[in-house]
Amino acid sequence: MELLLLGGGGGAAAPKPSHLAYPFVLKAASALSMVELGRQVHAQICKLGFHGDLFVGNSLIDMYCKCSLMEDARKLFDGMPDRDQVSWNSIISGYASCGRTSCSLQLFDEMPASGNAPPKRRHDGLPLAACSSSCNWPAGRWVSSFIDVNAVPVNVMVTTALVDMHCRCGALTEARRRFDEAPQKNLATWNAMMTGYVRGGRPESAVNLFSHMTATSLAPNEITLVNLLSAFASMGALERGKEAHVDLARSGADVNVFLSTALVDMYAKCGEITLACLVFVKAARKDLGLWNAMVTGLAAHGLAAEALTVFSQMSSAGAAPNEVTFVGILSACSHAGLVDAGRENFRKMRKVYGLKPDLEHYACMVDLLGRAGHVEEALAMVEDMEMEPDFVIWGSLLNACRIHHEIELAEKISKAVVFSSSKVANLGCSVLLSNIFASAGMWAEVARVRRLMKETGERKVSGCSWMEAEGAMHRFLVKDTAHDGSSELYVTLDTSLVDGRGGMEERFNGA
DNA sequence: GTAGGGTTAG
Repeated sequence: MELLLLGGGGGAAAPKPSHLAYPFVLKAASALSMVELGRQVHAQICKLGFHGDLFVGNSLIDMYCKCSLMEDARKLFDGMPDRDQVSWNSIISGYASCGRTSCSLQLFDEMPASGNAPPKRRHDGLPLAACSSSCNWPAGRWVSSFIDVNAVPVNVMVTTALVDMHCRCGALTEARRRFDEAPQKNLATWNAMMTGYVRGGRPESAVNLFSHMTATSLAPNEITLVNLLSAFASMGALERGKEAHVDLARSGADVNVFLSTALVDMYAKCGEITLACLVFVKAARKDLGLWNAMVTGLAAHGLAAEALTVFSQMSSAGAAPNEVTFVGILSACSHAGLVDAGRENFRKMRKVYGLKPDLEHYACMVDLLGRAGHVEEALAMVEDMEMEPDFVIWGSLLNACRIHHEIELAEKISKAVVFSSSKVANLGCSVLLSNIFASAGMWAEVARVRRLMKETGERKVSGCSWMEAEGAMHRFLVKDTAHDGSSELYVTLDTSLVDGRGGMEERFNGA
């Protein structure tokens, strides 16, 4: 029917469409994911003899790529009489966006330096996007050094893609070097670097980078502010978060659903669940992410009944839950000891919503059942799991054994699982495990865990906190304060803060 | 007339 508009199926009076119309039509078809329409348009293009037109050909490639039909896209690309930069970029980014990094890179490498395509000048970081999305560090490094070795001139987009790729692959220092050395930066570049710091667990660097950004003439956008709020959330920086909220409200800017979510999350993580609820209620639009932020926020505050209420409101509003929602719901039930509600929601998760429970869901259930004394049921659930249980799950089970004095079962589990040679490498929560053994009086097991920890060099990850001083955020690692010198330690801490030297402080001047 | 970088929830 749609083709009638293009005169494809009309009577004799229907005008023949111009080739200029096709790029628009194909763009619309791919935006609406109307694959069949796209194919019909393709057939019509061939019939009318427009398939040799470079713009039409490029649009067809793009359409097939966006519909994830890479085989069709490639066939077309290979059969093209002429290709230009757009043809190459379209197919390379097509492979990139569906995660086929090696195809993307191979084509990038085959891209002719001369001939019927323009020279390798403006390939615009498309393969970098591929490396980013797949966190493919070796490939990313290869493209990165290709750019250096061949002295490829980088525009802002390539710079941003480079920064983003390095961040996603965990190479924050290299990302920052690229960022600092960039000839041109725009808002997206700053946002990419900030996102990298937030996701890489360096919120203080993100905040400091933001300060630098505001010192330039560049104005932040929603993405910048979402990152900023997310940084405050992970630092528990309530006052800074509130200030950002006030600034946002004063600016009169539109608070989109991403910002609402970031605000709800920030308030919840900073302990202000009431303010989180307020933002949630006032949000103009609620999407899955926002519902989830509210449910998980309530769950983390131990407000199980409220979390379940929001969950039912969510269903009434016609929003379908996902796995994240159920992590919130089940952990809420687990914290509150709501055994029946937990069982029922775990059942609904699979039967009603067709969602596959993951390790985290099982962990909630095992903890809930185990604590409530249903140790056998918890064990049966673990044995029924499709995936390998991790140590959080075994730990919950052992903890349940400890509470309910199922020492024999605990010994059985620890012999069969914890100390079986294949699992030793996976020891992830040895401290928890040794505490459980200790409180059950299983001293031989305690000694074994301690020995294993020594052998593998495993140590608990240090906690840390943040302080604002001299206009920058500083991170402090938690150290043992139980010994005699702890008061001195804190004096050292204060002076090191003032003169900016040594000690326990990790300083990130200028992010 | 076609391609192309940066945001939320566990």
